[in-house]
Amino acid sequence: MLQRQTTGLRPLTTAHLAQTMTLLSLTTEELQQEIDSELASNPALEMVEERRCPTCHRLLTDPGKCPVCSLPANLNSEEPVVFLSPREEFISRKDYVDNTMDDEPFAPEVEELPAYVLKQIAPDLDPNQRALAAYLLTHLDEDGLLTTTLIEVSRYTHVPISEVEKVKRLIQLADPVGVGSSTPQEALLVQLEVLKETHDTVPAAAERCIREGMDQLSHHQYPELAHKFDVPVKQITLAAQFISENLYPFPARAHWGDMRQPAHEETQVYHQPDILINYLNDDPTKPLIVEIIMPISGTLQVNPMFKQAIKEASPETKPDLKGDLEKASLFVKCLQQRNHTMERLLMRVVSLQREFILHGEKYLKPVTRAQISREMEVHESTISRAVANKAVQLPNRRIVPLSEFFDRSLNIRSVLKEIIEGEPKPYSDSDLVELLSENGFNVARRTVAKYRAIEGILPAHLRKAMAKGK
DNA sequence: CTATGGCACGGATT
DNA sequence: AATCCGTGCCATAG
Repeated sequence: MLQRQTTGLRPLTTAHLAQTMTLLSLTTEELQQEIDSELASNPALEMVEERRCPTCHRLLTDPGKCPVCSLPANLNSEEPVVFLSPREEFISRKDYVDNTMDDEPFAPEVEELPAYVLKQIAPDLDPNQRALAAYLLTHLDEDGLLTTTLIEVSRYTHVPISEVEKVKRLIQLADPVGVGSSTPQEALLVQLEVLKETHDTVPAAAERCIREGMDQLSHHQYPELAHKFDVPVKQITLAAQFISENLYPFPARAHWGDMRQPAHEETQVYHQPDILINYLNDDPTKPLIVEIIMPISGTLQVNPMFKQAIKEASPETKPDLKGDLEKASLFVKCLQQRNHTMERLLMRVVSLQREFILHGEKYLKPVTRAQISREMEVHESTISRAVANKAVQLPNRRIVPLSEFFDRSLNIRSVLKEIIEGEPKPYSDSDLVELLSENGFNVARRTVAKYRAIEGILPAHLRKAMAKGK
């Protein structure tokens, strides 16, 4: 008995820390799930009715005053206003995906992709193959790409690889074409193949570009490709245009503009922002309003009735109920702590990076998480967790990861881009070192090259070729 | 000979 | 403790 009590209490303190840390690193959406499940499983937890600001109708987390309306009317402070903004209409990512699914040409109903594909190819399969196909189709990611390797599939299902390949091939040819490929590259090739049969306008260089020059292709490094294959740049750009207009590296996605980002898989594309930054009333002369989105619309608290109920509970159920109570108050506490940390963090970061938020990447100050942690007197890892996996919507509607606020070189890269964009003649890397130092940035020649690579900017001699080509 | 990319090392950051 | 980033040195291409 005594044993049980101590083991029941001890972990609580460590649990507190652990839980706070996990909550901190969660995105709004994940937090919503966490709260939902906690709310459902723990009777001691309750959500009090929503409160709205009487004037602006904004949902409030605190019973107190509305953080926006209570501002002095003629506020002109440089300091941002940071507050939690509860969102009942917060769209979870799932909903978001479902919505886009409706627009997809290949989903007549709410049918799942695997089922949809299987239906198409089922007639051509014998029962064994069908099982194999089903297995393969359950290992697709949301982009329609295969998440396992053929070898693994073969090992797991005890089917020879050649057979697996056959079935995979059938899947790839089904609609959406290319689904079930292992890489975007493979998907593109299959699509190209199919298109060739019907269209005769497929650029000759397209296949080679995908097969041998995928890397350069995704970086827009056309002159390099032209050089590699020893063909005119024109041909390459034509092929690239064709590819970006007609092919989809991620078969399950509705569309894909141009070949900019997908160089590395899982590029964080459209994120639900976890934090919104805007001008008050969209007026650029007003201070910045920072909303940290909370996925719920009321205030979470321990149910007072539950405390009462415990006193009257029978001795057998009492310990259980008490446990629930502990858990509930712990959860509320952790949540508050998370929110508090986020508020302080955002307050500090936004006022530090005001120029960046207002005027763009050029003005980003290189700040490290460590610095902020010292100022806030919390552990570095706390900041790391708070920053991780969060997305911010800036006043110009761009959604960027919160970690971008801590990018040490973004400002230099931005200036670099600017210089190159307006350059009369292609500057060499060492020229660029000069020009950058005039702007107050001292970096090594080698580093300029690295930045160029990051930004996908071609080396000088190739930029020259590009200019001529146009 | 000049301009770049690759590799690898050390120090900072997470 | 693991990872990222800036840099120097060297090989290679033009």
